Amino acid sequence: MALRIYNTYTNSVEAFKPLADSKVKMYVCGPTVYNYFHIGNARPLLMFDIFRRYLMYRGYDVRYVVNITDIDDKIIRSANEEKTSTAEVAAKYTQAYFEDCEKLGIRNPDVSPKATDHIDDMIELVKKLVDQGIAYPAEGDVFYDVKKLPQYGKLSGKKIDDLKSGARVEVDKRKKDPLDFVLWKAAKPGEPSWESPWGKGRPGWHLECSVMSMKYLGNTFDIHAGGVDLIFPHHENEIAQSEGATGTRFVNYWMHNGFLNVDGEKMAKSAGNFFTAREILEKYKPEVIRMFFLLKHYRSPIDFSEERIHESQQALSRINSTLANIDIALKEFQPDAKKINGSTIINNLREQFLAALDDDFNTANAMAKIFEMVREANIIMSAEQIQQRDLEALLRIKNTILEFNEFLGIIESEQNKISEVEQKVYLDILVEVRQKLREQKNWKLADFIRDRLVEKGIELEDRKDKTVWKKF
RNA sequence: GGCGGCGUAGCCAAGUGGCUAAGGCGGAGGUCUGCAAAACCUCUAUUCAUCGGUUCGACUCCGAUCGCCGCCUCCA
Repeated sequence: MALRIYNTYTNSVEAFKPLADSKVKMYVCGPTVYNYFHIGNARPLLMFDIFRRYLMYRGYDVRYVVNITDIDDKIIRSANEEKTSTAEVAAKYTQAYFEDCEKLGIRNPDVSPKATDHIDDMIELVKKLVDQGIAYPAEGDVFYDVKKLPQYGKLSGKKIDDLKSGARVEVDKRKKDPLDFVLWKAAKPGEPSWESPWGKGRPGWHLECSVMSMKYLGNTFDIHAGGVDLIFPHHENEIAQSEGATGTRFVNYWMHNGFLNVDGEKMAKSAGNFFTAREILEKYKPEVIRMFFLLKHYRSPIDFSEERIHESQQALSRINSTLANIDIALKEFQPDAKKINGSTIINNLREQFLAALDDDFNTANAMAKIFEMVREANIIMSAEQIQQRDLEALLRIKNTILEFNEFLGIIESEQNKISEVEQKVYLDILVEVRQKLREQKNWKLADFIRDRLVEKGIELEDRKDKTVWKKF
């Protein structure tokens, strides 16, 4: 069984073969820090982080880079609106980006390079392109000469002539071809700028990703990912810049996630139909949001609504309550962990789960296998008598789910659920007292304890032979 | 106009040239219970937008039609 992924470059699912046997070099287009990122922006950050962690789980040594674009038109506009400097805007939202990622359970990349820290490298690349005659300066700007690269348009499947006829933008007269794009922009009054061989200016949008990805991952690396909207022109132009300069293949596998829509329309800051990740996190746990994304294949569009989020929450609590019930069942009987092999059915589900992820990271399919394990566990627990081998199966199911959770991140850790060991002790005493009250048929007081605990997030369940509590 | 994708039960959503078309939410029954809540179990698509074609056989392949979405401009 080997990992296969859909490669936008070839428009097909391909066997994944990294350049170096067990090493994977991966780059994801990160945020432009001019605002809080919205829940749609969170999708690639979240899903590709999980993908990276899956690769690590599978034994790959992954070097993972996510850039931070901290200079561009939108940041300048934001700075003007907030009457502050671009540096301050960038600093504020860079911090917010890291905070929001942490809350969402997204692990830090190995490198988070900032565009403004790499201006010299960018100028070097532009120089190289100019020297090779692939780029040409014009009045302080520098343009990329698209005609010089025969493979231009390969990634997006576009032909230069088609693009021209569909162009909706007024063409800059200085361009040799309407598709030529700007590598270096001449400074305008009041805008931040850097010295360059072409005068003061700042980098064009696509430049930083070419420069920083190659700097940290090499001229050719394995995976480059981002939203589908980046295919053209951003990624197309990155290829042009990089391959133009190095003469070698830039990226082997291009992965693109689908959009998050609202009422069938793309969620976008410009459309105003967005919710920031922060807002959503105030209402829902990060695990719920992760679940929401995992229940769909990363390349499909998702329609966002509170109803969908709520469904994900319900689905997740099915897993959680089964895990909690397994814990309760195991608390009384300790199976010998060394002897656990699991039944064939559990082992099959385990294999199917991994096979699903190996099939172009089909998390929707994989999650179904988790639910099948959950049902297996529930069937075992609903039996009148639980045998030793059943307990072993339960432990096996629990361990398998927790093992996968290493990269899924949908199950809260025990530490989060129960912060203080002592609390457990007091809770047990309360439950014991309530049991005595129930034996005396003092329902009023017994219910009072139950209600008060619910207010504190503790749920009691009166079972046949005992009362159990759960934190929710 | 060019390019790409999608249309599967009430809703969300996987999947496959022939085997029971996963799973989740919701709903309906049932179990448990002092009551409750929760939880669990069972059931919930003779059918995969429509119409043709290829095939022994298609929801899956091909063609057409209808509908939806994205990119072609900043955009995850």
